[in-house]
Amino acid sequence: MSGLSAPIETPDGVFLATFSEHGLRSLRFPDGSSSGPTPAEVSPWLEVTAGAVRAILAGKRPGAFPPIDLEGESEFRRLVWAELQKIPLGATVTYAELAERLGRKNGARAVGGACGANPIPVLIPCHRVLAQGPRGQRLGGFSGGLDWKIRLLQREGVLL
DNA sequence: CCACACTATTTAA
DNA sequence: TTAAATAGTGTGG
Repeated sequence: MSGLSAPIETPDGVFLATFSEHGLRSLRFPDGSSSGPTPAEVSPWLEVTAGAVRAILAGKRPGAFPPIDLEGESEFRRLVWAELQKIPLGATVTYAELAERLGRKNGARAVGGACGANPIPVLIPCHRVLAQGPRGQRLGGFSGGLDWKIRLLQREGVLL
């Protein structure tokens, strides 16, 4: 399997998307490098993916999503990510809430692990998951850097 | 076996 | 009252 990679240019930098023949496999935050060489072969889902990414970055609801390829991932993680995609724009949940929805009442930590392993940030909105503090919610962590988590939440109109 | 993007609970100060 | 230890969870190193 070769896997097609392609840059996605946005006002926030150049994201890098990787596709398999089944769908979007991964999405990486801008690493500072420029847009790079245009691949000879382009995935048919590139435009849809780019559109969705730009929409979310702008705090708008994406019109359409590309198919997503989660092959090779554990059951639990797929459940978590599926649940994440149900969270509407601008809404947030806590790790504990998510765990409970999956029937893992005490699995908040495991949920955190799944979020950290999320190969497709932004589209699978791991940034909308916050930690439960003694009083209200805390930010928690983010694999792409907390800056991104904050920026994404602010674009969606979420206050802390 | 240990370490985590967690948290409710318990035990000490 | 507030702070620190602990237990419970799924995965990966």
